[in-house]
Amino acid sequence: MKSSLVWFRHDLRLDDNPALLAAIERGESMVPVFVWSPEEEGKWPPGSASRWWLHHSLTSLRQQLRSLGSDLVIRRGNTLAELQRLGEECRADAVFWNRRYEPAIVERDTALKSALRQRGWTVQSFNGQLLFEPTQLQTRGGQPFQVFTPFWKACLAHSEPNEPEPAPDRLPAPKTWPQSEQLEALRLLPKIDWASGMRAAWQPGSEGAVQRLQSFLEAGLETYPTDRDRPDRVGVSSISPHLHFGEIGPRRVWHEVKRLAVREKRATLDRAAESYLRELGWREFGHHLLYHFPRTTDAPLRAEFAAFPWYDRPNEVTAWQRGQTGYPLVDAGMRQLWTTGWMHNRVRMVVASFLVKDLLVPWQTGARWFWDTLVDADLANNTLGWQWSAGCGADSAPFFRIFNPVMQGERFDPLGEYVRRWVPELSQLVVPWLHRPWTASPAMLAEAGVELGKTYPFPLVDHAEARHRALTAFEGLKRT
DNA sequence: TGTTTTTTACT
DNA sequence: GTAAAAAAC
Repeated sequence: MKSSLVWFRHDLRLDDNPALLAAIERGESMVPVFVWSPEEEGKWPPGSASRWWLHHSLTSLRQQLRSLGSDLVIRRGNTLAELQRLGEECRADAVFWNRRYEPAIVERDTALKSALRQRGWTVQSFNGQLLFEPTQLQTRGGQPFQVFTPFWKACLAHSEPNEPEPAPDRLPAPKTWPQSEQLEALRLLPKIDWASGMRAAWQPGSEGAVQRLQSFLEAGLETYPTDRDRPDRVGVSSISPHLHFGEIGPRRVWHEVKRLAVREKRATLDRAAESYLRELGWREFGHHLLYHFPRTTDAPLRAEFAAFPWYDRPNEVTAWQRGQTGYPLVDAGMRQLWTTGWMHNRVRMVVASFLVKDLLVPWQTGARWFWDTLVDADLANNTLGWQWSAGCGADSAPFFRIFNPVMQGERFDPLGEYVRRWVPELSQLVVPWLHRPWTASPAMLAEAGVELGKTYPFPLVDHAEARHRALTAFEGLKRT
């Protein structure tokens, strides 16, 4: 009896999984496999936080497969070689997978597909990660969209993505299982245990994903349009890492949100659903852009920015990474990132603006740090976000749009609860001085136990001066 | 999903 | 003199 392989990648779930269903429908035994091959991911192999997540997500997937009478075979090394070897070992001549859209992965998968087909394999890939394929949507001129609003209108005008298929209730296992690596042998977990904050914050795996979405739909969706900007509240769904690893698919999110809105028939909920799905649209936009403009992971989409006078400022970058810039909201965000592997999106925009515009550090430096530290590090979203912040990407914030970290703190963390949580050395200060401690009187600082330059740094730069410096640099770019 | 400065409207 | 709106960056 011939067997089929299901090659799991960024689709670590059993529901809404077209590759898995295709393998089952082939009517023969099926072998689920995961291949650890970071060297095939070009300049962007998974970072430290992603590896931590992946370890636990694979544990969860393996457990779910076992509960349905199957298992997960883990291999490492060259993917083509491993799949072929596995094919010989379990007499498989077919492999199914769900597509990824990162440049190095597309290139690898394309080569792999033709190599296996040449050897007589049945090879088929599916869309499990997006609402629409990047080739499905284009402007009237036949070009990829580069502006979000018309892109999203085109998505909404398109026929809806299919309802997701439920997970199968049993999986046809092979008579004998091929050899598998121990998950521990992949060494995805950190050598020194820095992950306690992550364990406390997350439950990797599709069960955690579904729980997060359910509790958001029950308790958070209605207030999403305003609370999504409040890092001091639980105003967002926090499903980004689950979406990245495909523990839940965007089609399921889309349909569950719509179903709830239709069932409840309330205008506020309709608006909230629209607002939330729009963010799913940004994720979609990022993936489509990366597919069409693969070099943007490292180079600005707008070519004139190649001449921008960035500076590498190692000491200032280190201060930024450690949450020691002297701007409380920036530092709170960077410490939340370091501790939990995640940062609220409003704060991501603020810290990115600070690095790129106040410090004039190249956006790629920030993108690298996020790549290593975020549990939701996603090449498409990370690239879009950093190019947006730097003003050099598609539909970007204009370069002169510079966030004022104090004002952002006062507006979006009005009571200072977010800053107090992540920058405890300032916790005795009251707003508005909490957001700008250098303007507090010596008596007030002493009262709060704050000694600037000792217990908390002076501002790394003066924001007003830094803003002018950035605008001047941008003027120079416009003239050339 | 920006901030700052200038202009305008109104008291 | 103040605040809202508009313009500029």
